Amino acid sequence: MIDLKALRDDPARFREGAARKKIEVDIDRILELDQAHRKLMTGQERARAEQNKISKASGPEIGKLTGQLKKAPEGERSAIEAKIAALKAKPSELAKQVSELGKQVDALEPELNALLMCVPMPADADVPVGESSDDNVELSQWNPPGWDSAKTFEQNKGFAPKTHLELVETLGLVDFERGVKMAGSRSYVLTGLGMRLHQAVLRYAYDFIIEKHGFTPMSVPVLVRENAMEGTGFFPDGRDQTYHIEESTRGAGQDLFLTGTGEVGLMGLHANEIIDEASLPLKYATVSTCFRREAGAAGRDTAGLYRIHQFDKVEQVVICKADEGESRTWHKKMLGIVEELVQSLGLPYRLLHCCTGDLGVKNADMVDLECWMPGRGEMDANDRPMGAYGETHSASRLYDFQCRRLNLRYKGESTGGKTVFCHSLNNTVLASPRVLVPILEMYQQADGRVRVPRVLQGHMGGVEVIG
RNA sequence: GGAGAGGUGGCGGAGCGGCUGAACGCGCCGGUCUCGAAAACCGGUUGACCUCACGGUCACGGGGGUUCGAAUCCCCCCCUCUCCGCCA
Repeated sequence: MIDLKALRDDPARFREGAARKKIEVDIDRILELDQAHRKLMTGQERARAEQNKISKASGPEIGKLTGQLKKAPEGERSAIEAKIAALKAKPSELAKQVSELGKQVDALEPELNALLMCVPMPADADVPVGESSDDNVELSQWNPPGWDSAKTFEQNKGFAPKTHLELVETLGLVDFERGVKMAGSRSYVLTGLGMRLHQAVLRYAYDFIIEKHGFTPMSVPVLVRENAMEGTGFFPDGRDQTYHIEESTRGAGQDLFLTGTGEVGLMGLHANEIIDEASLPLKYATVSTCFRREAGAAGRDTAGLYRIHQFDKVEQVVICKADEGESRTWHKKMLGIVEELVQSLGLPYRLLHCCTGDLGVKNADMVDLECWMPGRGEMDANDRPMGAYGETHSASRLYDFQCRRLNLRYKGESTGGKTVFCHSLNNTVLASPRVLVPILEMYQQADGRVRVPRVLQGHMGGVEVIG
C-alpha cells in the first residue's frame, strides 16, 4: 500500500511509477474519489460534532423528562411529550444527516480502497527502466576456480553434460511419474538420495543463515487468512497464483490460502503491532513449504524440477527502521549472505538488477541471483542444451509498502514520539528442489555419477558421490 | 465435533445507556527530596483521520443495528480459556 497523502502531494510520481512498471492504475480516479471522500467526511464530521454538542447539552433533560413521563398523570402527558419531541428534533435531524452522508461515504470507499491496493510502489531512480525480464541488467558474475563462463561445459570439464532430468532418472533421485499420478502435472517425488540431498541443502542453508548471520529461526503458518496475503502485498495481484481453500463454504468462518513463500508468515508475525525501536532490526528466517499454482505458465519449464507447484524454501526477512540508507545497506547485506552461500556450494552465478517491468507491485528495487544451469537454454547443433542462467534467488527492497498494509510500525528515540511504518526486505536463502538443478548438473562427472558438494556431505551421512 | 466462560490502555482490572477515551493498581518517563540511590510526594504516559492552525471526528476483539446519546442493549463474525470426544 502506498501513502495516500504522498499520492495526493505528488501524483505524477505514482503515475510515472506505475507506467514504468507496466501496471495500469487510474490515478486520476483515485484523486477524484479521495477528494469527494474527504469532502463528505468533513461534512459528516461537522454534523456529528454539532449533534454531539446538542446531545450532551440536552440529553440529561431528555432523560429527566422521560422519567417524569412515566409517572405523570394522563392530563400532563402530552405537554411533556411535546417538550421531549422539541428537544429531540434538532439532534434527530442531524443524526439523519450523519447517516445520509455516511451512506455516501460507504459508497465511495470500496472503489477507492480497491484502487489504492493496486497502486504499485514506484521503483527507485537507479532501477533500470525496462519492459520485461529481458531488460534486466547484469551486475556481476562469479565463477568457482577452474570454471570459465566464456567456455562451454564440455570445454571446461572435458565431457558433454547431461541435464538434471537425465541425471535424476539414471541415478534414481526423482520419480516424476508417481508424483504426477497422485498430484497432477508439475508434481514429483524425491526418492532416496534425491530426498536426502534436498534435505541436506535446505538444512545447510538454514544453519548458515542462523549460525553465521544471526537470523532468528521461526516456523510460521503456510495456511493463512486473506488478510495475511493482502497485508504482505500478494493480494489482490497474485490471487491467481495462490491455492485457495474454501473453508467458509464448509461452515468455517474464513477461507484459507496456501502461501507461496515463507515471507508471508514471517512478515505477518508483527502485523498490527508497534515495535520498540530498540528491538529493530528484526532478522527472521524460516524454512517452509511453498505452494504456487503457476497459472499462466502452461508450457514453460514443464519438465523437471525447475517450475513446480510445491517446493521448500529457506527465506530471510529484515524489518528495519524507516531509513533509505539502512534499507539499502540491508539489501546489500542480504545479497552478500546469499552470494557467500552459493559460493560455498561452488555454483557459478550472476546478479541481475531487475528492471522496472519485472519488479511487481510491491518492490522498489529487486536483485535476482541466477545460477548457471548447463541443462537449460537453447539447443546446439547436436540438439543438446547449451546451458543458461536460471533464477534461484530474488532479493527485494520494499520501503514501507508492505508494513503500511500490515500496519506494522515502530516508535522510539529517532521518531520523536511518533509511530512510523517500518521498512521491510526479503530474500531467498535457498529454494529446493530448484537448486538441485544446478547442483546436479554442475557436480556431474564423466562417469555419470554426481559428486556431493563438500559442504553438504556432513548433512548426508558422509555420502561423497551419488551413483 | 459437544458443553460452558470470556475478550476494556504496556500489563492487571473496574465500569454494564449520558458526568467514561475510560476509575484504581502496576509498569514506564519527568520533577521534588538526597552526596547518590531507595522510599515518599507531584506531574505525565493509546492510536488513526481531517485541519496552516484553533479545533473536530473515530476507535473498549471485528462488522452491523437500536437510540437524541452505546464500552454498556440487540444481531452476525473472529479469537482466547475450561471440560468432554477425536487425533500426529
